Order: sequence, then C-alpha cells, then structure tokens
Amino acid sequence: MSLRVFNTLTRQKEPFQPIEEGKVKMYVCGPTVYNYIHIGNARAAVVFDTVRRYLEYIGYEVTFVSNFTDVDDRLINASKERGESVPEIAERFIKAYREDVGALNVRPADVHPRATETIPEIIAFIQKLIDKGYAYEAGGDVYFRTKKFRDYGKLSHQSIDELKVGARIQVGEHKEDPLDFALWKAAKPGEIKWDSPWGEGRPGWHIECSAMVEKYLGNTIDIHAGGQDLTFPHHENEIAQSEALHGQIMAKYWLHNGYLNINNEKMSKSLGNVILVRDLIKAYDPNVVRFFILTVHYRHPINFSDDLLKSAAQSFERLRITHLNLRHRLEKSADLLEEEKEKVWTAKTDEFRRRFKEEMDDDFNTANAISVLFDVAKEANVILQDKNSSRQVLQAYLDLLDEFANVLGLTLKQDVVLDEDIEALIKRREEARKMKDFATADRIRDELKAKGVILEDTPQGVRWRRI
RNA sequence: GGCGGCAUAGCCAAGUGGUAAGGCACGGGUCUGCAAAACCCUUAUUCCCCGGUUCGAAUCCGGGUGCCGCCUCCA
Repeated sequence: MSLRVFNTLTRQKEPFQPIEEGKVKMYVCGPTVYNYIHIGNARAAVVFDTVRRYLEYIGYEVTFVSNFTDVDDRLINASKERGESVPEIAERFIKAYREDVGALNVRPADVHPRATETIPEIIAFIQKLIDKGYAYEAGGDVYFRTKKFRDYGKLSHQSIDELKVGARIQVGEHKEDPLDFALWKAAKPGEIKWDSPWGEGRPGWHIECSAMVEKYLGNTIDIHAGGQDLTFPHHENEIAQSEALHGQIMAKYWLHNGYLNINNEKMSKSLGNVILVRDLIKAYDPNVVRFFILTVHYRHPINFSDDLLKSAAQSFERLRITHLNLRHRLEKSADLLEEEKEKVWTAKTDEFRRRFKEEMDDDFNTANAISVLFDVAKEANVILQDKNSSRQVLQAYLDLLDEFANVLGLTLKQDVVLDEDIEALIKRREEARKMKDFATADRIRDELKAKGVILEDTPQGVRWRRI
C-alpha cells in the first residue's frame, strides 16, 4: 500500500506521486495577521503540519512554505480602528501566530514569506499577466480577465455562468466582468502603498500566493492546501493567475480541510462564538486540543464543545498514563529476552507499524491511526500486568508510542517533578504502609491528591503522576 | 437556482459490497489493606426512513425526511 490523497481537483483519492522522486513541494495558505488565530485556523495548521510530518516519516524530503498575509483590507481596517500602523499590527500578530501554533506543536515552515516582502515579484507577475492579455488596468486597479482563462471554475467545479449568479461589482470598481478579481488595488489617501507601473497601491489578496509559490517552489508544486472555504474564490483565482501565466498546472494535489463548528453552529463573529487558540489553551492542554482535532478525519466537519474536549482529554490521558507506567516499570526491569523471543516482539511491533502506515496512507486517516495507538497501549498494558516483563519489550513499546505520537505531533511524555516536601510525604507514607498504619497512609494520599499528585501502589513500588 | 457534505450505541468517531474499529461514559468481575491504574466480561442482529440491485449492502441505485456548508471576507 502506498499513499493516496483526496484531490479536490478530481474529487477522488489518487495515488500520490511527487513530481520529483523523493521530494515534496508543499504550500499552505497562511493567516491574515490582523487578529489572534481561532481554532478553525488551528485546525488547518495542525492538519497540514501532520501531513508534512507523515510525508517526512515515510521518507520524503518536504519543502514547506506558508505565507503571512500582512497587507490587505482587513489589516487596513484594523489599522484605522486601532490607530496603529499596518506593519505594527502585522508584526504583533505574526508573533502571536507563532506562539499559538507553536503551542500546538506545529513546526515552523521552511519559509514564511510575507506579502510585503514579495512586492517586486508580485508586480512582475501582474505585469506579465497584462502583457499576455490576462489582466487589465482600470482606474489605478488591475483586474484579472476571468473569461479569458478557459479552466476557470475547475477547482470548485462550477461553470462560469453559475459563478456569475453570485458575483457582484462593488461601487468604485472598474471591472469588465463581475467575475474579474483584483490583482492590484489603487491606494486611497492615507493607506499603506507601494509604487507600481499602475500608480500607488497594494496587491490583491490572491496574487501574493501565486507569486510566492513561483518564487519559492516553482511553476508546478506537489501539494497546495488550505481550508475548504479557500477553494473558492481564493484557490480558484490562484490557479487562474498561475496557470494563465505559466501554461502549466499550479499544483498536482489540492487538499482542503473541513470546517469546525462550535456547539453545532458555524463559528463566526456575528454569532459571537469565536474561540481563540490563545484562550483555549489556558483551559486545555494544547496536546489535548491537537489530539482532539486529529480524532476526526480532516475533510469531515468537526464539532467543538466543552464536553467533547473533556472527553478527548480523558481519552488522551489513557495514552499518557500507559506511557508513564511503561517508563516507571522500565526503571525496575531487567533484560530478560532471549533471541528467538525478541523476534516475536519485533514482529508484533512491525505489525503495528504496518497498520499505522496503512491508515495514514489512506488520505491521512488520523482517526484510525490513533486507534492503532490505543491498540499499542492496550498491548503494552497487558505486558505491564506481567510480573516478569522484559526491559527490551517495554522499551520497544515505549519507543513505538513515541514514534507514532511524534508523527501526529503529540507529546505523551510527561516529566513529573516533585517538590522536596511532596517527596518527603511520599516517603512518610511508605513507612506508614510498612507499619500497616493505613489510616496515616490514606490521609497522606488524600492530602497529596488535593495537591494534584496521584499515588498508585504497584508490586514494583509506589508510582505517581499529576492530575 | 447551481455545487457539495452529513445522518452509525448514551456521547464522540472509523468503516463505502462480505457480515459493525477505537475512545469517552455506564454496569459486573479480577487485582489491591483500601484505592488508583490496568485487565477480563457486558453494551448497535444493526448503521435516518421506504423501495430496488445482489448469493450477500451501513456500504451500490431510486425516492423521501432531517441537519449543514459553499456560490460574498473567512481555516
């Protein structure tokens, strides 16, 4: 079995074959940095970070590029409202983005280009489109001539006629056709601006991605990804720009993640139910948030609620406890394995690995991959029941858990550092238990529980963890 | 109007032709000084409804019901 991915372009799962053997060029549309990111943004970031990790796990060399949109209408509006400059706002929220997404264990991209640092390339791109007749200047704006691009609508599977029904020309725009979209917008007085052959202005939203993909990855890339809502118009327009200019396809595979709802309602400002990552990770371990996101297939809608998150926290705790218990037991175990028996265990762990890969190969089915993780934990727990477990076997299962968790960007390992006074209490309880003074032992155990430390007596001695 | 998605146990969620993964919660048992953790057992003769195709369907086809999304800034 090898990797198959669902391609929005064909609406089918296709065998994944990169353009260049062993290498993957991947671009993910990043945030417009005018605010803190919400959990919908987080889902996209986590999902495609996981895709990247898995591609690397199966041996690809991945070049991962993700942009920051640091100039556009929303930033300009925010600038007016807050009396702060556009670059100030952008800088602040880029920093916040890195923190938020970093907490969720999303690795930084190889390159994080910014629109404002790509202006010369954007202008050159637009100029070439004008030269080829795919774009026109009108009143200081430049628009893409949609009807000239024959494939327009191929990604969202809409005909131009159907799309026209919803299209509007805003007041002040000078489009030839309602479906045309801005490549360059003339600056209004006081707005942030750059010089261009068409006067002072700023790039439209879609053009930056086309220019960045070309600059950092080339004319055709392997994977272009983003949220479902970017399919139209953003990605459709990117395709129009890039393919009109280059005469070759922009990306082989287009991946889109599904929506995230809050208590079964769409998350939106008007409903007032937007949850910021920043706030969420104050209440929940970021690992749990990531785990929760990955328990649902990335293309399916995911519902968010307190109860669901609590349930996910319980679920994830099971994996963490097994991990912790393996480590505790490893300190007390000896190497007992004979060579032939080792082969049996290796065969078992290889089988888990095969299953994990099989699930991830099926369009990144993280939900099923996680179920393999639970099966590994179950097996490990059974081994922990045995009084004479071998060190090699325990270590093999611990490593396997870490290996899978790492592909998913999850951290199972917890370091439990105890204060001196807590250690002293544990020691006192041990002495009390030896003397069969269970009243004292239980009192200390309750006391520690109140402080967030759970004690568990095992045949190998006392074991502790934090709540 | 056009395009698309979803409906599986109390809850979450995989599964898209071969006889219902996994997790949470619940109940019983084992282990334990008691716990905790863990393990074992139990928990959907059945996958929104009605027809059809098939040796066989949650899975395919037709019809219906309900919910949702996109077509406009949006992950």
